[in-house]
Amino acid sequence: MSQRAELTDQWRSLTLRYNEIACKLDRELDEAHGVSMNEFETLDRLAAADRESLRMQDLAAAMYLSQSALSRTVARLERAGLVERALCEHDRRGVYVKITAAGRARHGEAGKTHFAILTEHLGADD
Amino acid sequence: MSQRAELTDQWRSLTLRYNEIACKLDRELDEAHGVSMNEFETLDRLAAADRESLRMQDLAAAMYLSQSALSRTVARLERAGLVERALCEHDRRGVYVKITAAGRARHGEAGKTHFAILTEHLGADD
DNA sequence: CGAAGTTACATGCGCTCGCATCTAATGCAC
DNA sequence: GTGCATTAGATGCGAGCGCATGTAACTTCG
Repeated sequence: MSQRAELTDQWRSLTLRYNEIACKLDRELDEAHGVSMNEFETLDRLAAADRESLRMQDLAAAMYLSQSALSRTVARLERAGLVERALCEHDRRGVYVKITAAGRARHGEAGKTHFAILTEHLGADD
Repeated sequence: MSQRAELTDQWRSLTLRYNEIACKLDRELDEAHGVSMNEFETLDRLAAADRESLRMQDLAAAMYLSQSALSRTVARLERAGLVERALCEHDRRGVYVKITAAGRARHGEAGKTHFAILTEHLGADD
């Protein structure tokens, strides 16, 4: 098989693999817990950071999400009462994002679904 | 490391990897050749199938793209003169999609960019 | 044949995304 | 201090996506 056909196969395989998992995560997290995949990922990072209250930009950089998309994701989470924004004292342009009790609870529940899907799809191979 | 943290790492790594390549493909294919990643992928499959003229549904199934998204992708390609739709004789609900000469030319050019990006990102590892 | 169900594709709708831009706060030069 | 460049985040905009639905062509069953 040519070098080129091999690369194309590799890429299509990666695409299929990613999309299958991402699509399932997005659908099931939303159906069962009312959060999108990106929203869950945001909660997940906030829950892990806990008291080190993250800045918007730290979240965006870690998540391969554009700054504007993250801004809106946080806005949705805030509207749902799952996170809070707080002004940064030192630099009043900055915004700290903090997970709420409700957010932690939701994250805990959704985390089970998340883990189950990853186990199912990443367990055997790779 | 816990089973769970390991899976999460694996998933984030897969996500990052996919997004980096997909984003670069999308951007560079558009900038240099005026086609999106999905449009190129469609052309690529049509060019390979050549005279076996594919049905919409065959394309959609192979590409992990919803039926509606594919319908619009083909519509854009048709508007750009890169593919043609033809009614299927046996089943007049069906639509055959065929690449045009212009489409083949565009595919050839864009294919170089595509191959270069895949080589760069999938060459060493994996 | 004719009505009801199914299938293939198109399309209205609402959503999220990235890009470009806006606003406000900060930093830096002089 | 005053002015200009930079930075953090919000937001208007246009684009593509998936879901639900619409339309037209088949199919099945009486």
